[in-house]
Amino acid sequence: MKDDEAIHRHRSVTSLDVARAARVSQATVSRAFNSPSRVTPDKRERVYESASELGYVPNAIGRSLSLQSSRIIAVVVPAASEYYQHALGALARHVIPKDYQLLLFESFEAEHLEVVFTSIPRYHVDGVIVASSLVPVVEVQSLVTRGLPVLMFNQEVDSGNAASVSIDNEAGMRQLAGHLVETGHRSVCFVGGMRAAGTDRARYRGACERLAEAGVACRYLLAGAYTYEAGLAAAERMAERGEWPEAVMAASDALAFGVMDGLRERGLAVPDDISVTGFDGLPQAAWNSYRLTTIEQPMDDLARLGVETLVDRIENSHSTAAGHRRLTGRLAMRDTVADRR
Amino acid sequence: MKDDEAIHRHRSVTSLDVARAARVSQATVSRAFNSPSRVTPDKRERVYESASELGYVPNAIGRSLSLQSSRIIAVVVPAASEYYQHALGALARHVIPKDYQLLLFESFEAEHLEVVFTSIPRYHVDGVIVASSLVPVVEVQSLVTRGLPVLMFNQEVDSGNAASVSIDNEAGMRQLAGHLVETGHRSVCFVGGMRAAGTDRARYRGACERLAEAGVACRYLLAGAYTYEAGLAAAERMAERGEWPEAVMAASDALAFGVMDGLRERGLAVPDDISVTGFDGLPQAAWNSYRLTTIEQPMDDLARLGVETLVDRIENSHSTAAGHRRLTGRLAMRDTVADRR
DNA sequence: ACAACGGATGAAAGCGTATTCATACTAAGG
DNA sequence: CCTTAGTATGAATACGCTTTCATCCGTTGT
Repeated sequence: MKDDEAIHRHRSVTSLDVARAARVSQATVSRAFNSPSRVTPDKRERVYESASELGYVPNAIGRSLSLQSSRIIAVVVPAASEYYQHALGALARHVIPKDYQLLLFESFEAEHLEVVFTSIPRYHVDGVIVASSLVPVVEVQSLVTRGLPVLMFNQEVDSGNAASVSIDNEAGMRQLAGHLVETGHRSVCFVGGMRAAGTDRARYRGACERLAEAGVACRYLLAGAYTYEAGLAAAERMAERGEWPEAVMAASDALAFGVMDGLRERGLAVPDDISVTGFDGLPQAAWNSYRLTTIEQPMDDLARLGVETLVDRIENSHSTAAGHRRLTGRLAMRDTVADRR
Repeated sequence: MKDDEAIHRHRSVTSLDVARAARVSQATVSRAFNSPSRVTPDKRERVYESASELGYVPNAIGRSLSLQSSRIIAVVVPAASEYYQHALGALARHVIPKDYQLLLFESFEAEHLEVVFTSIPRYHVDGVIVASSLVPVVEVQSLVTRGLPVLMFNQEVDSGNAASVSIDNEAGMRQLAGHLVETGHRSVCFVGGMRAAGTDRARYRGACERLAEAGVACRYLLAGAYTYEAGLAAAERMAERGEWPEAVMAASDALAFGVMDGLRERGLAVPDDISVTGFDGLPQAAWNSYRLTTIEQPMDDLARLGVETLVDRIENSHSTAAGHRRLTGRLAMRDTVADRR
């Protein structure tokens, strides 16, 4: 029992305490902080002084209840995915200047998803960012009908009223395929992650179309996940089959790393024996051990645009603007595609 | 204007609406959800029915205000760091069964940190997890004196009243150093990330001590960050100097990857010419291109223990239990240390 | 000099929930 | 049959904040 500065879990300092200390009304304290111009300088000063003496910080919960808005955005993300971890980081940074906070919802286990989506509305968040490729549209729809602004990150589905932001997956893959065609590749194996993912389909389509234009064969090999291990397994599957394509187009960088290492493990050289391409532009793609030719997602721009779009929807509720915004990825030509002409 | 199911931003369904529909009082609705046994079955049923008809979900904000507790935990994390991204994912998973949510606070820019720490108390979170190596103790202290349960993740500082969870960094490095000694290495270069980080010092100390015991020289090279690029640069610095140690001990896996690639870039073979060790056990350490010998952090156990400790502090406010909890890392011997005997 | 106006301020209402308190009622015990 | 204990319930209150409303000033314009 030393002094009053001791730990005091309950009963924190409220605006009323400040009001009493500054000999003004509680309303004035509120005004002093939210619209200082509406309070005479002397009282304002008194309020600030008392506030800092007492260590007052406005209670966001009370504020939210009163304002009917929490300045919190829920973000649904599979925390185990490399790509989405980067996305989350970028979103977190871009949300700061807009003065929102992110409330995290892990989305890895599919059967847990329903719980997640029913608990989001509880928090009366101002908006929701769904950054996850395996979220069923119907769940999202339930939020939209509740009147919640929703942003789909990295998904092209233009389900009902949700805004969405992604790069043009089809065009990206097309570009990559074009590069392969131009460098003289005559057979390609596309390694997909999950058939259900919208991005997977779009990317495969892009590859197929461009390849078909050039009369190049393209078969689809399902890896089952967007992971290094799945890529490794895919390479193994190709080995079992015994016939190697001239190029492997992986649906994501993570897969591509696995494929590359699987190939090398079997004595195949990349790109001399087999070319490999990725998709996403993870930091590791630039590492010396891979130097992966891939499509780089402009993560920062994507996050900025996403946050802007969502915040716009939140703050101007009539703004139906811009259902789907699409950025274009950048073809990063590195060292995993050989010139076979 | 189709029907009433249209989007209705404001004025969501409240317990009072349910009460009216079920012809009971608001108090009864609250009781029906929070202590069902205190409500007769027939009314309870009526309440549930009306609730699901109206699509009622309890408002967590109102609840928090009333309960003086939000079931939200703030987590301060540098979203750009690979290691902390994994930590975040693990924490997110372990917080679910305890029925808490994570409110994210990005901590990358140092001068932004003060804003972060003053805004945390606003949200009246029930606890705070600081997962970041460069957070000044004084900031944390301000939370602790406010009576907020704080958990330091991956930091050994036992500042005042904050609980903390980490692996035994010193012992880990010691083990790694021992392995190097046993395999006959006679000179070592320790590549550190940031001098200010507590983990850096502990790891360096562990290496030094064990190496000194065996009479092996150990010099410290500062990379400046815990990143691949910094590791690459460190290798460059070693090249400029022109004399190569028999082994490089990097303070983190990320650094080690950079060092390895930097070495290879210069025609040096790992481990034949130079051995390399890491620390943390990132997924990439197991990738074929690196197969890095490192200390694996039991991330899952760490997160579980951390969450348990914090939740215990939250729910039994008297529980002064367990200032600092330490787990031991596992030495993962892979292929980056040669036997030089 | 007086009406009209505008700015500063306090009182009070409301946001959605949990909970205390008082009340009506049921069941049990004598 | 009356008392007592116990239970189900509604009314009312508190949580901390913002904002409207009403009041009281001092100013300006005529």
